[in-house]
Amino acid sequence: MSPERSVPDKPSLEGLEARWGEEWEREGTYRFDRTKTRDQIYSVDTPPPTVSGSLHVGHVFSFTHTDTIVRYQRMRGRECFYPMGWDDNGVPTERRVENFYGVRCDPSLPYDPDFRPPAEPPKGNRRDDLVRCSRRNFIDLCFGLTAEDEQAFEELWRHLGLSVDWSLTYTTINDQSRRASQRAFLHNLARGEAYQSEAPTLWDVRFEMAVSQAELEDREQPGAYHQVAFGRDGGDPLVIDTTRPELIPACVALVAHPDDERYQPFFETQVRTPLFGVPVPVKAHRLADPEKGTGIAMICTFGDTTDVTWWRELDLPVRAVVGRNGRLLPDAPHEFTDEATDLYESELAGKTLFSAKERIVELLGEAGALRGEPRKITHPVKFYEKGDKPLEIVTSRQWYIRNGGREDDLRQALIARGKELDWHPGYMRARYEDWIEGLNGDWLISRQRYFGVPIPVWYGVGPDGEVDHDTVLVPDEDALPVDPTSEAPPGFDEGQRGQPGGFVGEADIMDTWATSSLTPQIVGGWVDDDDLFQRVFPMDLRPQGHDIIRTWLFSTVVRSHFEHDTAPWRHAAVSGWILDPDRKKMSKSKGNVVTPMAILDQYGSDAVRYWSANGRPGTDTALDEGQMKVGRRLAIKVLNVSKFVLKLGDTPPPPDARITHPVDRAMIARLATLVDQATSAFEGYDYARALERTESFFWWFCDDHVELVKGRAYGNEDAAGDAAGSDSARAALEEALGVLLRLLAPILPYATEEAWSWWREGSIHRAPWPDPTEVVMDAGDGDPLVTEVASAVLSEVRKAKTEAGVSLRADVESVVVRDTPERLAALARAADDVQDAAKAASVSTEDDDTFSVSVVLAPVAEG
RNA sequence: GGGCGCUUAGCUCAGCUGGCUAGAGCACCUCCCUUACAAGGAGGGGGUCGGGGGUUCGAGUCCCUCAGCGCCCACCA
Repeated sequence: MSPERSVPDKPSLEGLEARWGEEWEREGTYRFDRTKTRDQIYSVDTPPPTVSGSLHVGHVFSFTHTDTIVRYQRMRGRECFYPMGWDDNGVPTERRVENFYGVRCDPSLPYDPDFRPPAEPPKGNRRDDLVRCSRRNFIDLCFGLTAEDEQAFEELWRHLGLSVDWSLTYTTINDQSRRASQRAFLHNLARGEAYQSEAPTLWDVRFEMAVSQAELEDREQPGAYHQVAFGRDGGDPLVIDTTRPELIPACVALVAHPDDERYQPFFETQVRTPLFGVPVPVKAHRLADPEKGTGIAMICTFGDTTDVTWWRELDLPVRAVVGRNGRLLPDAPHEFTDEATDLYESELAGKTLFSAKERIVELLGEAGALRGEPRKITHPVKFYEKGDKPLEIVTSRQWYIRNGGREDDLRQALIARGKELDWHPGYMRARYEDWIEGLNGDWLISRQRYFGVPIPVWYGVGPDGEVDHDTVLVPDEDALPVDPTSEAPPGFDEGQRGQPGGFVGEADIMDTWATSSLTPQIVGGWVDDDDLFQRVFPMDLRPQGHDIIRTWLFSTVVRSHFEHDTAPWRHAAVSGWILDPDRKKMSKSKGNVVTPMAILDQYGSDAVRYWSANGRPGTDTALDEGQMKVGRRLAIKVLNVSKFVLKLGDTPPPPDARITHPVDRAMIARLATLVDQATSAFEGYDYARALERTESFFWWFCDDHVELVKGRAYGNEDAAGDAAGSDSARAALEEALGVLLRLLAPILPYATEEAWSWWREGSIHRAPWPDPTEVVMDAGDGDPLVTEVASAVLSEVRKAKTEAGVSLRADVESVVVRDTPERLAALARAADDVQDAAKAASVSTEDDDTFSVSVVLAPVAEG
């Protein structure tokens, strides 16, 4: 303890963020000490926010939760490995660059060292208006823009007071990430966990790329049922119901349920598709629902995932008409007659699916194949979560990583990994298990995009000049990261690219989750710093939102299971969402997004953190500026009560001052209980409960305890204010203040650090967390009943004064307390303090079963 | 259709393993410039703890059931 005290006359929250932010940086308060051993370290697999715009209040909310946990662990003496990452890799960045600069990547263009994006992005959102540039130019723009964004993000996080070690920052596109990502992929490939396959896949026609199951979302879309007749030689037509008449040229069969008596006579007979006259069989399959539409459906290649199942299980041919750009293919399927081909190519080829549908409905009408009017409906349609056009299904060669979607053994093993984690809150594990149970395929990781980690393989080119995808060429691990589109594989040179007997590079990049599923490895030094990796992995904590359990959390477990045969962390803390005050999910399109810097400036970081920490783990929470006001009031109170306690008397209480007075000892006993509760709450990752307990004690401490002992602490003559009584009061106040500041430090890092700095050496954030046994040793045998009854009496006196409309300072002639003998005995031990705090001339007691207090105010002196 | 969560004061929410007249903050009303704090402080009104049933000496708290809300997943001809 420093004898020097500098307590300001008028404490203020203004400017604390800037001042302490600089001080913490200068002192390296949050710098990770890598000489510590694994058991001394607490490591965090921080979620890297997507750098494609701005952080929102939801980020502030959840990152604050993690920060409170980390700060607690640090005060418990753990060395915290708390890095920050930026997820700049992937589609969101590409789309932001396209919009920001008005450019798009055209991989066929050569690199132009003098390329400049247009001064003004083109108006509107037509992709054809975007200026085309080479892949390398495009990637340069991605790097440039993300670097700017990342700087702004860091400023916000520093202002919020995240206790991150900023020297540990990574990005998901940097060399370290690309090396880790490619290395892990190569290991997966070598062990047979990664494989390529040519198959129908979900396809986004806007981005022209494949997407995985984890990236899907349903959106309600308008549509219409059309009843369409399929002609039958020598009989009545069969009528199907479809929402996608534009796929009739892709029809390969009709299907009904095997038990459906209406259609049983037609199974394995042929019908003809309307307009095109292609003969297709009628099939039976259990997935056909007799209740839907007319009970018989057309199977197209491919309208939806059920089509894919039918196509596979019924062994049907492919008759594709949808191109990768979302337009109908220029050429009609081979099986079409000349007449059908003419019709297709003159009326439909090249049309978007939307206009093809309009035209084909007209044609069906003219041909008399349409029964009745289309019936409008709205129905859920699958979208890529970041896309704006419905997904189509096209056949393509893609890379996959096994994830249990096809193998029960692996599925069970991954569920078991989930059970190794402590989930906060516990019920979040169900979402993880549900997701795994519902997987219907392996993880599709290849993306036909540019700004991401390349899939690090090449393929051999045969003597005939044909690419042989079965001949997979891989790089040496120490050559990573590689770009197969600009570097040659081992044993080849660039001149052999695309040549017979040479090679071609894989042009696809990996799904962004294929890289971010390796964040523990990336930041932990897996590729080039094994010493660090051994100290931090498996990590202690993965904090994240519940919306990405199926993506980020799950994929990280998959990679760690394969690579390290372990769960990647011990704890998973799952945060809720921020809702706007109407309890709608916040979103930019609704215009209800509040910018974080504005509220941090308005209320102060501690206040916003207070609001965040009030959100229970995993619970969706409404944005509530009222709570920020409360937080601000709490932070100001922390400063004021600290000032009061530290400025009592001209000199600090003597170091050997004993806490002797029953009121002080009672307070300390309650404090010990509080420390116990706050500690076990934090141990259970329940920062909100820790805060609630501490806050509640804190206000009682300020409102009741301080008022009770104030007179004695001042050394007032009429308050039995001998030196020992005063020393006891002041020593207890200082002890409690020191404990309370530390209990609040994880939530309110600025106000507590400020107050701590007035009388203590070093940062509060490196000070030891209060130890309940230590507090008990000081005065833990105090009787809480003493202060409980005293508080109750004081409260009654205040009530009497308030109701009489007089000042709380007003003199009281007499106070009569009626209560049980036990409670009156406790009160007697606090009599001097109660009398002084009440400004009462006398306090007397009477035995009674129920507690009551009579207050007689002194006559008000005139003047 | 399956899973999970929620339903406590006008609003936002605490009430952990069942235990004294159900709490906090905001909002509302009243009073008080008191030497820590007026961008304060002290008090007050306001709740059949979603409905019903059960276990128990005792249920907001445990069990069953119904209803509503939300999220996740499946289906989506």
